Amino acid sequence: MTTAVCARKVPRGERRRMELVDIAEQMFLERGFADTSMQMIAERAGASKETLYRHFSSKELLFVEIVTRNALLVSGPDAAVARDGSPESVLSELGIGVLRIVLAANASRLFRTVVSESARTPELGDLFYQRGPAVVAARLTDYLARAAKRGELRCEDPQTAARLFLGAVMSNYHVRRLVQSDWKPPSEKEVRRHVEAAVSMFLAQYESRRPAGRKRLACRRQSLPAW
Amino acid sequence: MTTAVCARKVPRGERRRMELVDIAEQMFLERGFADTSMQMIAERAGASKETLYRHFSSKELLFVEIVTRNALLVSGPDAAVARDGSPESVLSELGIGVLRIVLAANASRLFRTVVSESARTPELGDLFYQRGPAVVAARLTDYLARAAKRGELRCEDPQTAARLFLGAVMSNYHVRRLVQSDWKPPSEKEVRRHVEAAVSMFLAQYESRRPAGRKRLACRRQSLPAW
DNA sequence: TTCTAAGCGAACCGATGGGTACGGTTAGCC
DNA sequence: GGCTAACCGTACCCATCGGTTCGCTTAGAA
Repeated sequence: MTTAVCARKVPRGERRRMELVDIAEQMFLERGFADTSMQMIAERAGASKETLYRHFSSKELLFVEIVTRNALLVSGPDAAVARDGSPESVLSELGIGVLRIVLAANASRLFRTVVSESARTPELGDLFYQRGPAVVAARLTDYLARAAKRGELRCEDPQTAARLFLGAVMSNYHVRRLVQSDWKPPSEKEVRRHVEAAVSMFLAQYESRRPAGRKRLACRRQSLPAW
Repeated sequence: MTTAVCARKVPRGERRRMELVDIAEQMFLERGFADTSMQMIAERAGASKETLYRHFSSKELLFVEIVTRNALLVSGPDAAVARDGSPESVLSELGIGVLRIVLAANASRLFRTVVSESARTPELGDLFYQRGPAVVAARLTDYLARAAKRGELRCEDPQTAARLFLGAVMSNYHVRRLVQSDWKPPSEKEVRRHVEAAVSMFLAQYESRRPAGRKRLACRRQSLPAW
């Protein structure tokens, strides 16, 4: 079976460690940090607490490892930015990607748990922010600066612009997801509609209409029949 | 002393109860819910746990009372909206007010604590959202609708518009405050500058240029001379 | 002054959970 | 086959905490 194949390369200890961290991640995301005991993790993994403690010196360290591993998830949808396409396409693609993640059950659970624990463990919150949201903001800022240099946008302060856009995209969805655990997140359709509105507002301010006046028109026109 | 004066009207039990809830609030905001034990609250109040439990049937109920009392704080800065001034003045006043609260130490601590506990007590998060953020959003939505009716703004979907604006105003400040406990919040100057940028972006999209002006075109035109 | 509700302190209960210790068991390498 | 390190199960230690009980004291109204 696969175990045999894996065993070829990965030593026993390493393998067990990975299994454990997987199980722990699953449970932390499911039930939060405080409500998941080491005993429960060990049980579900078919392990003993001692094994758990041999691999992770404390519950906190275990959680830190999981956060580190997952924070990047938030910075996932940056393919659009990397491609350096037109502002409209880049922004809507990025916006939809970000919003999707913010609304995803797992991500919001992780975020909630990080918030809970960052009071007790400040480095944790910092780590999360630096590896997650900050990365997205930085990449968007870079893109906006490049687009401005190319003359596609007119913005003197790309950092502020990026913050405005990301804020508008997340709007109160983020908060609701965080606080109202039984809130029914918007449909994919609504998400697209919201992001479109955000993009439209952003471009109304920052797009340089120089290159060709019709660009806007096209964009507008296109959104019209859609809804 | 004041005690004598107070005693005149407020019966002993009621007085003690208020003292207790004040102390508890202070401690919950300082150290969070989980890290504050009933014993500690009683001690700092110079009370016994029994007295505490005579007034509040459980720790959770005590916290709920405190959240209820504080959530309205978030909806405080709506005087601007009530006055029905020009969009620009209303938006910037509201924006600054909201952002100030979001950045305030106490409010962000409360929010963090609510997030932590809302996993265990869903009604709590709901309560907070309904009495806090939702109120602000609703009031702004109403204002935008009125302004649109007056012809000052052109927006067909005031709810989305309100969300976009509030999101842009809070941007990532909210999240950072929540997660990076040692983050140094921006200066008053930066706050004003950010809100100004948000207002400008919002108006670029939603301000009605001229009565005759057709939708998008007019709006685009307007942003040109601005920068 | 007297009577009662409110309050105090301290001990107590039951449960939970992080972390450790130990004796027996398995996997994997030589 | 034999050796070692990782592993399992269980029991255990210790601390905390929510919540209760009880005997005694105090405040304040009649």
